[in-house]
Amino acid sequence: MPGAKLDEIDRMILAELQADGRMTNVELARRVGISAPPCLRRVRTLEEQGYIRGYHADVDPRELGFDVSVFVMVRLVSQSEAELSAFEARCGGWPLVRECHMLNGEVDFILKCVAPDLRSFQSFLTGELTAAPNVASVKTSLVIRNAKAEPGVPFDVLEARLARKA
Amino acid sequence: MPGAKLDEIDRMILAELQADGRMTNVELARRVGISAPPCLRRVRTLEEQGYIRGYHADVDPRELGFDVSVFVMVRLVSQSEAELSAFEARCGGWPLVRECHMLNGEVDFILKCVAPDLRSFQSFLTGELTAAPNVASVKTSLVIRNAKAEPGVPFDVLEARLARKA
DNA sequence: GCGCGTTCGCAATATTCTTGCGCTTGGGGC
DNA sequence: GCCCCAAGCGCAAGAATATTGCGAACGCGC
Repeated sequence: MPGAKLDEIDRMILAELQADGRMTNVELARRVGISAPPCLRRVRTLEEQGYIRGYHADVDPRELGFDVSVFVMVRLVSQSEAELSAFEARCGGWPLVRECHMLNGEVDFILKCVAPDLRSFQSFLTGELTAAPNVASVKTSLVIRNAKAEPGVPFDVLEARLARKA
Repeated sequence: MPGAKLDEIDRMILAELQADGRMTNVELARRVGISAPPCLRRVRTLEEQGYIRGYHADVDPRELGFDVSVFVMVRLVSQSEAELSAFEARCGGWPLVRECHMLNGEVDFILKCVAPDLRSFQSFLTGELTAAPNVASVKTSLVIRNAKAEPGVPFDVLEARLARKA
């Protein structure tokens, strides 16, 4: 199913909606060079086929008082599937954990966390994360600044043709 | 300016728009319990004041043929501001690099990358990244799977009151 | 050469967005 | 305690947008 067939217009639509997810359909149609109705139909199709997973407002964590971002490298004691899932589930319940990726190599998980300040992060760290069962070791790195953030710099859909599909 | 005053309704708006950025204003107003016009005015204010940085379609990289995600830890030779900026600028020019965060500690940068397959990632790695000036060492970790992704699991705006502001 | 399916654009209707306006509510100052 | 002011709400109307149905053009295979 994935990577069926996207023409140039579909790719432009994805790029535009990635840059501005609230763009009006009329404006979108104008930019990709077709009229509104077929444009809307294409968008619906892209949504149904899973190319577009959803739309989200990009809320600034700092404005809400989340001033620190931290990457956390976690090693577990056991890497059995049950334990891996258990850890993921635990992450799902921690509001400070915004992303949770399972990795290969020596580190089992990398987490991206946010917190109002260092103190509350450290309290989370010692009170929750390192205290959780099966956690062997934890290494943290404060984010000083970020040059490229996810939503602001959408990955280049127009280059996606380079990614050949079966 | 940050963290001025958000009431309960503002927080609900942020939470709803984070979950579904294309929600109609009428629907949004219904959910937060006010009528459409004041709801739209609140949204506009939140945008102007920077609480909402933008809206973005969440495009599935896999559907587009980007099957591998990789975290890359980068150390530089020199950490002078000029060199740091130069590296950030270089990252900005690499389409495979979707995020670039400067860290404290031994590692200078962590990058989140996507690629169509391992081969093209490794070609990027050896041909571009490690070949770039001032790059001392590079360590990569493949993402096996992710339990919590950024847009799917918005951080909990309703808990944001815990983040006290000046 | 001729259907056949796909996708387009046009037109019409339904829904939403957007602005102006009057009203209620809550909080000082006197 | 009373008045006044500011902030925020809802209502209503006009403008813009979304959405559906339909006929026409294009490309493809037979």
